[in-house]
Amino acid sequence: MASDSTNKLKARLPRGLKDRGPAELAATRAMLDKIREVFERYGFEAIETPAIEYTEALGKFLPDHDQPNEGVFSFQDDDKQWLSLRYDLTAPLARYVAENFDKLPKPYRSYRYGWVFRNEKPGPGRFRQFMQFDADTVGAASAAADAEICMMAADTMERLGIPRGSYVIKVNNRKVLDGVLEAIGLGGDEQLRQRLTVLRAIDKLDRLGPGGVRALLGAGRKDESGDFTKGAGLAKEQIELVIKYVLARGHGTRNSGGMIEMLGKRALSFISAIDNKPAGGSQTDNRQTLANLRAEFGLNATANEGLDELQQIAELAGAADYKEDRILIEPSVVRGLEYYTGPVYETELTFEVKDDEGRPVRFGSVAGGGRYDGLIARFRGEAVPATGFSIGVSRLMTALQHLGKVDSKPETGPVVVLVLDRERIGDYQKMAAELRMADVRAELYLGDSGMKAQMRYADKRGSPCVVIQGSDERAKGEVQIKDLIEGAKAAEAIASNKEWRETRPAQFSVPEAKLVEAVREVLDRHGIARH
RNA sequence: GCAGCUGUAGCUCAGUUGGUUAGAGCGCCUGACUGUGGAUUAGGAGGUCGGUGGUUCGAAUCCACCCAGCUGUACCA
Repeated sequence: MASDSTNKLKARLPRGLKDRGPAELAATRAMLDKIREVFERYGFEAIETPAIEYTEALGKFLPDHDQPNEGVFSFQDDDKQWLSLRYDLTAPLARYVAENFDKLPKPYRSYRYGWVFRNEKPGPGRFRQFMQFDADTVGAASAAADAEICMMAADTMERLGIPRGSYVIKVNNRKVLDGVLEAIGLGGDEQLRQRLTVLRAIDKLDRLGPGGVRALLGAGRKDESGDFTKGAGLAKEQIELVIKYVLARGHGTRNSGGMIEMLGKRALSFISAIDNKPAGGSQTDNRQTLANLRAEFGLNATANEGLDELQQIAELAGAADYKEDRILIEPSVVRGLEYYTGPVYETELTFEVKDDEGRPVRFGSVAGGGRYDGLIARFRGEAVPATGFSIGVSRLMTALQHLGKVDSKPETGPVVVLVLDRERIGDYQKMAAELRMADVRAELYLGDSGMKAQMRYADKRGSPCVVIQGSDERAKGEVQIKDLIEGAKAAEAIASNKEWRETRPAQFSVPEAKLVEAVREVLDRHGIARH
């Protein structure tokens, strides 16, 4: 093949996608195992659905178009039907349940994880392919199902090593939001656009603070880059009522649980700098929050229904001792605008982290979900109550890495059998085979460099030890085993090269027949598991 | 999508008002230290300066467009 350097193919990955190395794979596997453990403890069972669905099953056709939404990776099948890569695991579950409805036990509780795809702008910890881990209860309308999901979310965070107080499950209810919108006179169909704008504004409380939300509810807001976002154009009284709603959380004490209340984001990093202790351990009282909300919006039937559900969730969770430090009613939680019909939940990490350059990193929510009683009805006509939540595995992984909860050191490598005499490669191969038969990960050096390079190779692989047999050992019927982990420790105390070479630290000879036994001893000494 | 900033070796960066064969540290490879990862030491390989076009006698440096990354914002199932 002609190697024309000007025509070389550039090795590159499309934006928003990522390769993952051995350390990250191992960390992900460990994380998935822990999540699975918790979910199964709650009685959820595993299923898996494919990554591709009919676009219509995902419900993502653009209004007034026969093309799917641009945020979704889509293509046409041979028969011209539109297919899409799934962008979450909830819509596929709805399809699965509808398709197998009569076979499944009800309530039906299942979990699943897998890659999902979104064709949108990537950011730190935000990719176009990422992993989610979902659990859902289908066919249970009771608030107990919602409460249990929230409790499980809390357990999962703790199982992953995030201490209580460093995360919080925020709960709200779409019915309450709808009631508030009705109360300010935005109930009608013709005000749909305005309603959405108001909901989006409410959702931004934790980022922009009350001032920013107020601006977005009114004329609009200009951000630091000078970009202007058009607001909802509400009247003053409407705005104040919404702000009242958004800040209705019961303040047992000031600034606990929600530094958010009075702060724009400039203040936020300041507060976290002086008060970096977990913010969730608050006196904020769910009962007080509910009382505040009932006082203001209790006359609205929709809101009241939602408040009843929130109260049940709080009471059920509280009865199991999941208090406000874990499950907190937060009126500003909105979640997606598409399909939630009742309670919504959002898991947030409450600690701050800095990136490599010392800038604070914002993770946003690492898990979320809610009740979607209408989703399965699209397939079946009758409403099927369902509630569930979804963990953003990839984003949570990024967060845990920042928190130092992820083991980022590479796995221990295999034992390497050095090749000193090229004609005797068969003998070396045999040694490697013997080790493998004894459940020891082992490999033959397959390159063609000298001994020094082979040692460096073993070092780089993270090998616990190497097996050496040159002509000297061969003549005596022995092999040398060099313990690289011990050797590295010994190296620190050795300054001269002469000494380094002559002492041959952590190296010993054994008869050929004892090879396996001796290697196993080295592995055991370092606590390295067999395979 | 919109706005701002950034893009020079594998990594972190330097490169003076546009001026010869584009540099450093670390890393990598090879040799020495009489078959051994560290240390020391000698040498070496890596860059059409993100891409394409333009201005100029001359472009890493100036201009335009494109691509990618970061930050904010919008959207987020």
